Amino acid sequence: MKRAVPPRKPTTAAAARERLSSWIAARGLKATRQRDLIVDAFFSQVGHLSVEELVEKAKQRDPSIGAATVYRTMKILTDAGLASARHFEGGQTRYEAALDRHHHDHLICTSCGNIVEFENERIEELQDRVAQEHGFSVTHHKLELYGLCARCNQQQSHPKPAR
Amino acid sequence: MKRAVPPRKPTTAAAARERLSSWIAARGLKATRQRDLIVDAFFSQVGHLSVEELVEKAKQRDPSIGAATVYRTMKILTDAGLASARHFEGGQTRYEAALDRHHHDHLICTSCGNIVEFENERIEELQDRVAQEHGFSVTHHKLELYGLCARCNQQQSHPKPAR
DNA sequence: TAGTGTTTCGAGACTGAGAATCAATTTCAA
DNA sequence: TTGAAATTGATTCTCAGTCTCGAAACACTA
Repeated sequence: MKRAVPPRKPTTAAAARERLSSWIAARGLKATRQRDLIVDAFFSQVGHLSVEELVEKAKQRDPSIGAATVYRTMKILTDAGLASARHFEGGQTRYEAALDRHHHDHLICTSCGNIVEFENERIEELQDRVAQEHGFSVTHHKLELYGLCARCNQQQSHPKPAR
Repeated sequence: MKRAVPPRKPTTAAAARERLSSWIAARGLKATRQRDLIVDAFFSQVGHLSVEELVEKAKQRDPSIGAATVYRTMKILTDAGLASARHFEGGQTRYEAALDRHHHDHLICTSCGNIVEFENERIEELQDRVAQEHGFSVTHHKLELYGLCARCNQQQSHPKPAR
C-alpha cells in the first residue's frame, strides 16, 4: 500500500497555522510545541493520512510525541475546519487537509491504496433529488468508488511471468 | 434509534435456508442447530441488523447461543451471498438480506436511525463515467446519504414546547 | 447403532483503533 | 515570577470483532 505524497505547498501550512492559532486563542486553548509540530507534519504532506502514519511522521521530528496527542490534535484541527476525517474501508480514520476546499468524493484503489478525489455536480444534484423524493433533508453524504487504478489495472492485465 | 421491523416473507427465509444448506454441503461444512436458528432469526426481520441486535434475537430462542457464533454465521451467510455487510457511520457492521436482490444505496436518518434503500441508474452511470475518466475499474462502491427523514424533519420544525 | 474423524460450539482471551484518566509539565496573563 | 488552567505522555479503558481451546455435535461408515 504505497502512496505518492509530494510535499504540500508551504503557503497552505502557513495559512493553516495562522487559522489554527486564532481558533485556539478564541477559545482559551494553548499553543504548544507538539501541536505546531503535528500540524506541520500534517500539512507538509498531501493525501489522506492515517493517525498511525502521522504519529510516525511526528516521531521523526520528536520521538517523545505520544499517539494520544496526535489523536487530540487532529480532533482540534477537524473542529477548526482545517482537516476532515474520512472513514474508508479498512477501519482506520484518515485525515485530509480541508482549508478552503470544497466538497469532493473519492476513488480508492484497493490494490495500491492510492486515493483520487473528484467532484461531480450532476451526481450531487441527483442525490439531492433522490433525498427529496424520500422526504429526507441531507446533511452530508459519502460516495466512494473502490477498484483498481490505471496503473494497477495494467499490472493486472500484463503480469510479470513467474520465474 | 427505533426501527420499524415488520416480519419478512417466510418464503425468503425458506429459500435462504435451502441455498445455505447446499452451500454448506458443497464445502464440507456442517449443518448445525445454531446456524439454522441464527439464519431464521436474521431472515425473520427486514432491515439492517447489527450483530448485537441479532445476538439478542438469537438468545431469545436459545439463551446459550454465543456472540462469536453469530459473528461466524453472518460471515458464512455473507460468503454464500445470502447477506451483505454494510458499514454505516457509527462503527457497527449491519447486515441486510441479499438473496436475489440487486444493488442499491442508502438514505440514513441520523436522528431515528431509519434506513431507506434506493436505486438510481443515472447516478450509477455517472459514477462509471467518473471512474473511467480516471482510469479506474470499479469493483464496488458506497453511496450513503445522511440527514433527517421526513418524520424527524417534521418533529424538528414543530418541536413540542418545553413544559 | 456404535465408532470415528471433523467441524463447530461457547467462553473467554486477545486485538486494534480510539477515548478517557491522571500525575507531571507547560503555557501565558497578571 | 507566579499560579491557575490547559496539555502532555503513559496507561487504562471501551468497543467491535477475531482467535483459541477443550468439549460437544455432526456426518459418515461399518
